[in-house]
Amino acid sequence: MSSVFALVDCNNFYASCERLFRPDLAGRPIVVLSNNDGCIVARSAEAKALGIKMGVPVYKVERYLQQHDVAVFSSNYALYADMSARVMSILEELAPRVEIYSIDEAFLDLTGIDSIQSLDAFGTRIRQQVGQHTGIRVCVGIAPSKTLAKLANHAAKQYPATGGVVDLTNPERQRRLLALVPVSEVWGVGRRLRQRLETDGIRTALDLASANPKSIRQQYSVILERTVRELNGESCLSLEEITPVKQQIICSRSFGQRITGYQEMREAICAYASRAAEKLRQEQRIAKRLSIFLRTNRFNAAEPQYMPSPSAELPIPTDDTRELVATAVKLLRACWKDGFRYMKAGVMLTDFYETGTFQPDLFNKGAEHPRSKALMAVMDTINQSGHGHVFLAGQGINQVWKMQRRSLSPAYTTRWQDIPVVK
DNA sequence: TCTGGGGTCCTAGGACCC
DNA sequence: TCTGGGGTCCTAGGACCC
Repeated sequence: MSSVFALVDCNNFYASCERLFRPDLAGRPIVVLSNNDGCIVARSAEAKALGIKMGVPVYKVERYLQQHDVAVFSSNYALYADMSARVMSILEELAPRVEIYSIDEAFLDLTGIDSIQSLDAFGTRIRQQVGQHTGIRVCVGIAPSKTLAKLANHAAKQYPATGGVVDLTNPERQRRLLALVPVSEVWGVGRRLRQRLETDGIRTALDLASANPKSIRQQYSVILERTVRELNGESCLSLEEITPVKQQIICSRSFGQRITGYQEMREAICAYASRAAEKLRQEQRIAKRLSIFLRTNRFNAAEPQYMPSPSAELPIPTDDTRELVATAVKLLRACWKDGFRYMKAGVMLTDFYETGTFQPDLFNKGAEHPRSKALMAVMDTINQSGHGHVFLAGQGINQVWKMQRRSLSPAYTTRWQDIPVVK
């Protein structure tokens, strides 16, 4: 039996989440900003119609946003993550196998379902169920490979006449769509590849699908070869239901304002290392390598630049906040230089082992903190309960470097005092 | 004044080994 | 005149994704 995938993708997800709890914004353009209110990362249909581009820095379009009465929101990740979980749980009820691909997308395995009902009808049912239970609109693309399902979804979004569902299992229909789509819309083709492909005369998705896979592999990469095969309906990417274990954990932020002093930087590094340690414990892993990095503003050519990224191996892999923070601070002390205006910093953990499986060498036994595990568990429990927040003093209390979120909406669905009240 | 954050995979090249 | 070959491991960098 040949495989059938569906890609379900939420429409303008972040902007839609904001509008769910603000019915007064119906018909008004909405944009959502990145962390630190830096650039635009999501737009409602109305905002797109105004020609506002994805990824533009806010300061470049500030006037324009005001002129057109655009509602502007800081990223409210807690809200989006919670709405996402609701959408995904509905998909999991409808399809036997689901791969949650990102916060607003999921692949479904529909293999064999067409013997029970038409794929189109199934897609419509998904839209209807998700819409009814969450208020979020989705589009559905259906095809024999993930890459084609992505393109089908793109078509469902672009052409309203499709009713938000495109079944691309028919090869002739595939060819017709591929001819219409520029090659840059194909999953896996970014800016660089697009440039190279176009100079080679490959402009549409159909041009790429018609290329010889072998020579694409020689001239480009194995990845693009796979894309060519996928575009021809040969499924090379399987559904991955089980989230793969993380290979690295990064915690980094741009600062709300430039940092020039060691003390503030130390606070920030402590905070990021603590957060990274928390994520590591959630993954049930211990890490053997920790790196930090500092960044000045590379966009400002007039400013002196300094971007160190030292890294250290831990004597024994650990998930203990105190050990990770201490290592991060040691690295910071060694690479810190006065006289720069730092814009961003981060902490990265790599080289993971499953908790409890690492074999320490003979000379290191006993190096582990005896009550470490219990203490970390207590910290995590308190911090996840919503009743309080415990942290190491090193990360500071004022945090003048904290990111800006001037237009943050309430945590409607995840904090008791923010629940909307109906009067 | 002002430009996100968090990931993955692949490849090339150097170090090192026999 | 001539300067092996094959393998592994690690890291850095590039490209992509949302």
